[in-house]
Amino acid sequence: MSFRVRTRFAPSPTGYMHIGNLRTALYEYLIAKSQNGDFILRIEDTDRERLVGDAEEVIYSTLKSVDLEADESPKIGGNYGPYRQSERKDIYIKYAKSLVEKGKAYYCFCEKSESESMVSGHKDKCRDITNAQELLKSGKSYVIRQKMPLDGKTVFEDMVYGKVEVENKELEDQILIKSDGYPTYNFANVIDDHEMNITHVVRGSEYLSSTPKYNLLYEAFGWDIPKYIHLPLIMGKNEDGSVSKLSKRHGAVSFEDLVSQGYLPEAILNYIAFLGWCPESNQEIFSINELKSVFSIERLSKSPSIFDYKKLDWFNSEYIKLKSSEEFLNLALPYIKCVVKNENIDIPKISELLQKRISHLNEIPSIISFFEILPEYEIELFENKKSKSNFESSHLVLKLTLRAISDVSSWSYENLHDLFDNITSEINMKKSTVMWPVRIALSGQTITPGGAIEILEILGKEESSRRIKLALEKLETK
RNA sequence: GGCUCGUUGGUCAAGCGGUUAAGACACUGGCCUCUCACGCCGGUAACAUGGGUUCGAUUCCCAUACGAGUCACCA
Repeated sequence: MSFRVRTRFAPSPTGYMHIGNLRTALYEYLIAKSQNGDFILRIEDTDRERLVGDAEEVIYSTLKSVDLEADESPKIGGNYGPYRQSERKDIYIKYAKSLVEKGKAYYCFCEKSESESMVSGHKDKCRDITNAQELLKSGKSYVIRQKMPLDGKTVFEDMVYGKVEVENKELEDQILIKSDGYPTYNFANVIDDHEMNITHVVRGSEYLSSTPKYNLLYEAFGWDIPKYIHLPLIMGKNEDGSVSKLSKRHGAVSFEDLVSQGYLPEAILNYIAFLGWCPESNQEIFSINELKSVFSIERLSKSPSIFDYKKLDWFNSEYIKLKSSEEFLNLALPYIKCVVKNENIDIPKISELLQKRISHLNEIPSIISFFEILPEYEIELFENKKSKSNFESSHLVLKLTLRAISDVSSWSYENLHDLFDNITSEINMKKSTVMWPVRIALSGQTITPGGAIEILEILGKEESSRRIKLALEKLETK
């Protein structure tokens, strides 16, 4: 028995990667790879009206950035190509016509507008037209439709949802070939999945109710039906509290939007892996390779889940903390540089302060802008109950600090630290009473990344002194 | 509206006939601390409802309610 699992990711090139699609790709990849199988990328570009320029590139680059590399694709080829549906047109027509010959499909010459207003559908009107050949010759445009059974029901087994059954009379005679000669999604899908030896068809549960149509097609051809795995939908919360399929009105829903908001690709992937699936253990942080070894179809959930940006933030901050300081510096650098222009400022040190306190990269500029420009601040900031700081104590501390730093031999954390120890014991105050006004003077804000010593260190002697002098002036002219 | 599917805290979720109903996020109390954060220790909060089946139902079955999906020459 040489049974090799083959799954496929079959996006249509829309120009962006919806997060739900990415999750489908992830699961398809994991299902294949956890069983040593193949993961195929097929481009479903049969909708000629919605074609988007370099949309295919978005697909490649996204998959690449999250390490979901396909074994076969339009780009790298494979034994079952072509992998772009627009290049497989002839194949679909051939199969559709063979169905017509077998009496299982027929030409339908109705206009689109006619179809829409039709009450009882094409089953009654078009199935048995006698002048098809004549109309064909006259060049009248047509579609090819499949004859659906008029009674009975179609039953199928889904690996997630179990047994699903639908009455055949619910099903309209589905279009196989559109009037522009391109196949419909439903038809092309079945043909390609069969021709490409796909063993597990994985897709969102919005396809659950149209799956009987696929089965009827497999049956019409006499082909084996693949295993179906329908995935619960990813939902978004609406403003009024209701939920619906995650879409643009819920915020960033494409992979590239999320990345541009400062989320890390690994974090995004890890989070969406948990939307509709979970491992046996309580572990939450998984690399793609770890996922490969723990993933199992049985643990897929049936109920839809709401995309929670807060939880994504948490995953992202975990991934940020996992980075080495060099890796993080590289990631943070562009964000730091967009506010910090002063060349004397120690950027790696800023980066170090940032790593443990941000959940996404976009927060960086606003957090560190005070390093570049001292913001306007109210003198009242020097008063703080918790640290027992007031105008007089602040004035005293700042004066002593200004004098002390001008004598510092080497500008290091250790030396600065000792310097404040000395001041603290000299004037016999709480440490926080000493540190509070310094930090305010240096930053102009009550919340800062790092403490006073770290900020002092980064700012350097000259700029620090300038800022402390400014604070003293403020306090004196009060 | 017809059809299909779903329903455990605010959110993601474990559970697969007997549990003090896990864990995580969020929220929150405290500790640590030169602020905030990190870290550590705690806390609040859930089985939609009604019938069965059973010695016993969150778990199995059936209704009801609610929610979602789908009914295209879009995928």
